[in-house]
Amino acid sequence: MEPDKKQQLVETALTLFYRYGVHAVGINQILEQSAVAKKTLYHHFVSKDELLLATLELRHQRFYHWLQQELNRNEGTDPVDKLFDALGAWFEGKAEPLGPFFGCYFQNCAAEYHGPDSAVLRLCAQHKLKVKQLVNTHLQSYQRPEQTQSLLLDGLMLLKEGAINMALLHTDATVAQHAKQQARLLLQALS
Amino acid sequence: MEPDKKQQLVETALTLFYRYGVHAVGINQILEQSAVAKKTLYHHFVSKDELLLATLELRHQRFYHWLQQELNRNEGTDPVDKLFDALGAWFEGKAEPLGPFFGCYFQNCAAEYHGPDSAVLRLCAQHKLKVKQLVNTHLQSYQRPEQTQSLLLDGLMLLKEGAINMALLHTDATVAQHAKQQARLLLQALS
DNA sequence: CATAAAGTAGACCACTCTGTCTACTTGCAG
DNA sequence: CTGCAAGTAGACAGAGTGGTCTACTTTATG
Repeated sequence: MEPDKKQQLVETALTLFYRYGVHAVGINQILEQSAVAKKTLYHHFVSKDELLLATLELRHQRFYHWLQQELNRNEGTDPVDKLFDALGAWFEGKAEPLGPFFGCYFQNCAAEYHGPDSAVLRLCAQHKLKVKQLVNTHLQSYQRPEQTQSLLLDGLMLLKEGAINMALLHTDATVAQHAKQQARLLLQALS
Repeated sequence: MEPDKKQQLVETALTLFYRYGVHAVGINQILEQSAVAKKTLYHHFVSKDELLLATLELRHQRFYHWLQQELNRNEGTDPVDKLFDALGAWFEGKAEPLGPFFGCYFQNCAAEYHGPDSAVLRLCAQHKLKVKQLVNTHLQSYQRPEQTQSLLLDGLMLLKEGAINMALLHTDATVAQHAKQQARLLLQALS
């Protein structure tokens, strides 16, 4: 049995979807680039939509573990610094497991599939929630009352989302530094 | 001469593109819904891409003037309040000239057309810049030193972008209130 | 050794896509 | 009245779409 044809399909699909958008990429293009037969694809996935869902899952794993690592490095340093420095590296394409930066894959997919009860949208929301929880655990070091921490967390998430989207639109990686500066101000207000 | 077939094309195209995404909507669908002949479309626009650019321009005008009005109302009140209350109304679909909320049209288009030198991306960046400048003029009332105001403006833009995207992903209009709260904290830190 | 699962290539289906083109109609301006 | 610009309907082209299917090969395992 060929090794993980399935995984390779998801891999190429993710790369192409992320770079060009989902509707802009055809099944045949994915098949060509992964050197996989059409029948094999439809053996593993019932439709293009399901393949899309698989790419979202893969991207979530990648992103989550990457961020986890970034936040776990340098025990001592401020988690806020680590968060926005990580984002900065991502914007510059220096976050290896994430590849070149084309905005948030989940936001991009949500832009194409924002129907009323879209499975895509649900997965995207789930991803954002899990990332939020991950960041939250790293804020414990601040030793703030729960309510304050929750307020801080909300602010960080807003700044993070804002930064990602501004980085894409203006192709400007320095917004991560600006966002960090804003986060510092927020910390100051909450101290 | 039929009245503004051209404008009607842009109108329907904007509605459909915004709701379903650009690649997901075909020329024929636009033609049907606007009751316009194909030849007429290609008389006014050389391609679907140019039609897309026209929709971006139209949306920019609409959005800019809507925000301008929102910020000019109630002379006395805090511009920050006005900004995020306006966003909240938009998220709830209560901003009439903008129609139902499906995220930021420019972000959505950027998600589909983020190629290296995309005209779409350029227009989107321009739009965001003009909106930023508009907000900036309304911050004069705070009477802060220039540098402080610039910092405040950056923060507001990040919060705004973040709020828009979170509102789409979580279909939750209350994020506007959360963003407003964060903006208040920012103001506090800068006072 | 046989069976079943997973793979191959690629023809094929019914559609849709953007864009072109012919042939004809309408309304205004010189 | 004429001529032109803008409009109509819709056939057509050529490529591409997602998805199904037949017929064959490989590979691991009971």
